[in-house]
Amino acid sequence: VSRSQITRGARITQGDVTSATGPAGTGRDDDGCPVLHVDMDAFYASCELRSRPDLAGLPVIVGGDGSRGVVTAATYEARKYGIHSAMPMSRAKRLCPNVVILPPDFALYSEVSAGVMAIFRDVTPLVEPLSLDEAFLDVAGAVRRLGPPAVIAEGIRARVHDEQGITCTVGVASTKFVAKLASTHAKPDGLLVVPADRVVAFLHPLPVGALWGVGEKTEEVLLRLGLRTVGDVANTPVDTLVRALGPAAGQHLADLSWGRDPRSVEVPEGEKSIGNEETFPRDVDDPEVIRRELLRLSEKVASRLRAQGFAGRTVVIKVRFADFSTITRSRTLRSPTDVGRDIYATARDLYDALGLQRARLRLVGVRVEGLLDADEAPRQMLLDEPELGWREAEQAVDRATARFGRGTVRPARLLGPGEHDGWGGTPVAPRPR
DNA sequence: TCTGGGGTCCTTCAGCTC
DNA sequence: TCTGGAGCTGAAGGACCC
Repeated sequence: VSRSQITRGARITQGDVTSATGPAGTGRDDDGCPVLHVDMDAFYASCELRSRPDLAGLPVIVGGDGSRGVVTAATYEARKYGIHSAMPMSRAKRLCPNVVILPPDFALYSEVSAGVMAIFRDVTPLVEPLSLDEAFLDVAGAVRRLGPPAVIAEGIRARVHDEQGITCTVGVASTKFVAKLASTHAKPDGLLVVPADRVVAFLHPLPVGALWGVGEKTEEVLLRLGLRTVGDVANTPVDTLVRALGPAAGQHLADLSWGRDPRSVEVPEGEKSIGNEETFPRDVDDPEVIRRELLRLSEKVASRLRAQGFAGRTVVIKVRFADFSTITRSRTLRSPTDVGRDIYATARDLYDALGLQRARLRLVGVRVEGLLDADEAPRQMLLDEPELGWREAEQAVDRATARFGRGTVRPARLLGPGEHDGWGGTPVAPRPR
C-alpha cells in the first residue's frame, strides 16, 4: 500500500451516503456497484502544475489570453474567487487580478490522458472515455482479481497519483449516471460509493440541474413547472415531462430521477464527425477573408481525417454572426472525401449560397460528418480524372508536414503578406500533373 | 459579463418514394 | 389517374457535455 493510498483512504467515507469502509475494502456496500466514473481534478491546470510546482497553491487558470478567450480550466484556488470554466477571460481577471494565466498545451494533456487511460485499461478492457480527463469503467470482471469496486477505485487513484502526478476523484455506483454524480459530489481528490439501495435517497434532494442532460434551457422549463429537485421530477407524471421536453428527454429524465440508467459501459467505436472552428479576434465582414478562413479550416479538417484514416460524406459549415446568433448549412456529397480541396469547394458553395453580402461574422467553422474508413470509402471516378490527383498531392503535404512542421506547404492563398518561396518568385499552389 | 472549441444527440421539417 | 399516409433521408437548429 503506497502512501497516497493511505492518505486518501481516509477520505473514502466522505459524504453522507458513502459506506465503503476504508482502503482495505472490508465492507460490501459496493456490492452491485460495478461502474466507476473516474474524473481528473482540474485536469489541464493539474498537468501544468506538474512542471510548475512553484505555482502550487496559487490561483491558476488555463485558457486563451486573447481578447475573446475563455477559461478552459481553473485550479481550486482560482475557483474560490468565483472563476469557473467557460467564463470569459476578461471577467476571470476582474474577479482575481493576481490570477496566473497559462496557455493551453493540448499535446501535454493528450500525453497525460493516454497514461491515465492505460492505467484504466490495466484494470478492465471495458473503458469508455468521455473526454481527455474522465472515463467510465465497468469493473465487474476485475473483482475476483483485484477486489471489490471500492478497493479497485482506491487502487486507481493511487496509481494515477504515483505514476502521473495528478489527483482524481472516483464515483462508484450501480449505473453510469449515479457514478458520475458520485464523483462530482466527492471532488476534489475523493472517492464516493453510492450503494444500490441508497440511490434514491442520494438522488432526490439534488437540484434538477444535477440530472444528466439538464442544462440552462431545460432547467428553466422544469423550474417553470415548479420542479426544483430530482425528487420533484421523480414524482411528476411522465406524460407531463414528455409534453414539456419531448418524448426522448421526458422519458430519459423520468428514468434518471429514479436512478434507472440502462446504458452499459461501452468501448467507443470511433468518432462520428471531425471539425474545426475559429473565432476571429475581431468581427469580419470581408467575404474574401472569410473564404480564406474556410479554406484554412477545410485543409485542417482534411488533414485530421487523413491522419485518422477517415473520409466523410457530409460537409457542414457553421456561421456565427456578431450578435452571437448561429446558423449551420450542410451538403451531403455523392461519395466520401478526405481531400481539403473538395471540402473547401463545398464549404465555399454553402457560404456563398447564404448571400451574406457584408454581414459581420465572429466565427466560422467546418465539420465533416458521416465518417467511414477511408480505405473502404467508395470513390467517384471521373472520366477525365488524372491518375494522381489532389488526394495524392495532399498526402504529399502530410508527409512534408510530418518532416518539416505544420505550415511548411500550404495553399498559396493562405500565405501571409510578404511570404513567398524564398527565391523572389511568386507563391506556388500544389498542382498535381 | 459577454460568451472557445471539440464533439454528440435529439427534434422538426421538407422532399421523395412507394 | 389522383390522393393520402407511411417511412426514409437529408438538412437545419437547438441543447447539452467537457
